[in-house]
Amino acid sequence: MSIHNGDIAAAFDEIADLLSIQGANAFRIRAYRRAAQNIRGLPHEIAEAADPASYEALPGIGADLAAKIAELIRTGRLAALQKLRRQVPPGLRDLLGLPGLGPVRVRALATALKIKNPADLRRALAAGRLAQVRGFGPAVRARLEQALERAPSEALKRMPIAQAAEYAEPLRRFLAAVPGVERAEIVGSYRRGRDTVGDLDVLVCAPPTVDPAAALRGYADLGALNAAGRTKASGVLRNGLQFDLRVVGSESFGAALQYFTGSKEHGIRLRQRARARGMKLSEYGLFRGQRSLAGPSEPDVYATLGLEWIPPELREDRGELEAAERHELPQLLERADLKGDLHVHTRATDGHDSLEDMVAAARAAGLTYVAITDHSKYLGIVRGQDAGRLARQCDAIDALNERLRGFTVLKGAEVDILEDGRLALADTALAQLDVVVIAVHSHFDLPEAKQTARVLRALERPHVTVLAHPSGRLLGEREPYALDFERVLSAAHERPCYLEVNGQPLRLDLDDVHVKAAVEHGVLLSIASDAHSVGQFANLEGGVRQARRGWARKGDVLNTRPIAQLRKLLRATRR
DNA sequence: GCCGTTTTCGGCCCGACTGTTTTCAGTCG
Repeated sequence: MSIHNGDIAAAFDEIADLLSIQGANAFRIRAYRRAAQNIRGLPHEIAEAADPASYEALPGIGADLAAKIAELIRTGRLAALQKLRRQVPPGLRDLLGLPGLGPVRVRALATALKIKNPADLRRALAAGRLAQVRGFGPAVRARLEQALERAPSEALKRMPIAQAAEYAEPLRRFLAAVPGVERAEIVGSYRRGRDTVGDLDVLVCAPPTVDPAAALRGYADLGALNAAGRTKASGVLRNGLQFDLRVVGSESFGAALQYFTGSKEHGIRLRQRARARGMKLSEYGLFRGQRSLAGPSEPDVYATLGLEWIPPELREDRGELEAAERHELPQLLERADLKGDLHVHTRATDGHDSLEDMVAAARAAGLTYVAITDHSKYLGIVRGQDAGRLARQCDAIDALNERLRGFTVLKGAEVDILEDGRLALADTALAQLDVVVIAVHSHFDLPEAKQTARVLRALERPHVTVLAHPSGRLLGEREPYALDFERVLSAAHERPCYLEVNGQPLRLDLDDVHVKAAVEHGVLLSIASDAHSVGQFANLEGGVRQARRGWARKGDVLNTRPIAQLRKLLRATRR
């Protein structure tokens, strides 16, 4: 079994949790957490590095953690972690996630009442035994009772960003329209363009005479307003989405925008930087002593710290501060850069709209070409096309192209990768196409070696141009299948072929980390809507956001090329 | 446990709120 970055990060996170329950030095714990976070964001697999000595060059990894990484990769286990697991009952870690329970209170429960897991806690609460423990007043007990009643999965569930947007934008508009409010922005992971959001962070700019939180009571979609001061409130929308509201004056708006956009790690790095320069950064501004150096404008906050303004999508502490310091931030891809879309369905298979309507919608979306990629015939795919129907669709496309001016329809298919790595359509059928998108739609649970061999074998086929939704994940529904992405990336680079960033709200696949890996390997990306109806070209925006989070520039993306250049790049994949 | 525009030792981000307290620890974002 090979060790992935996620495994290493998970091990370090677990060590951090267990150490915190033991009451270890807080900075030591933080070192483990930072290391885990950094490792998760790496665009390459640590285990693939030739030389274990290189681990120490990674940010936040010193001699000790480098040795632990080496041990984990070599043996698949970590003695230090196993020792901790023997010392700390496993259920205690589950308690850490409950509201109001940090390491100190968890430790108090374990020592005072011998509580070892959530079930113990539930019994102790019911028996009224918690009241005798210091730090567990009536309010804390009530919150715990509530939390234990709720299904834990529900409380932790994150919402896909496209879905969150349907609630975020009306909320933002409502607040922006409150008399006296100067600006309202959705910040947090939403502004950073993460694939999912846990809650909405809303920042409002208003003078002290205005009380936006009070105005929120009149918001139709409000479920409940909890803590509601003038400058800080939190609540929940009717659909269950949590939100936090902060209100600041215009003198602080830029600093607050920075602060509440996060990420946490990015913010910490920024405040460290301020401190090292004798300044102090908070949501109220950047100060030297009492003197304010920056505050109203977010770019000024960065500039005063010697940094270029960093686009929110990059603010994950994955090297953006260093790049900003050297003026080497990438010029990120923008939606307007996209000239076409290479993954689109019609009602010939599982789409809702006709070829003509999809083409018209693509034009309306500002594109100049589109590839029609209906499904190949295969088990489980409704009305998939065989070679005969595909040939007739190609004729229809030829005829349509005759009538079109300034727009090109490319002939394509989304072809299933069978369990053994063969494709669901014969090479002869694929030879007539401009774009061959291949994808896994079945047998998601193969072991990693088999799944990887399957995809690699499919990539060997002569007419393949794009590997679609390479991880197969569906947010909140299906985990990525086990795949050695590093090897797929190398194969794609060598072949060459292109990797898709699927913009469907539940896919967003590749994810940000894999996009960055592809960019660094020089593998071009295809930002695709995977539209199944005329409205779904809007998915392209999600794909662009995801690609930006992976540091993609215009030049890193296949479908920013004008049609003539695109055709050249497509031909380069043929064998 | 990491790391150096103050440092190879001694620091390590910031502020608010909550609840439980008699002045603040713990949690949260």
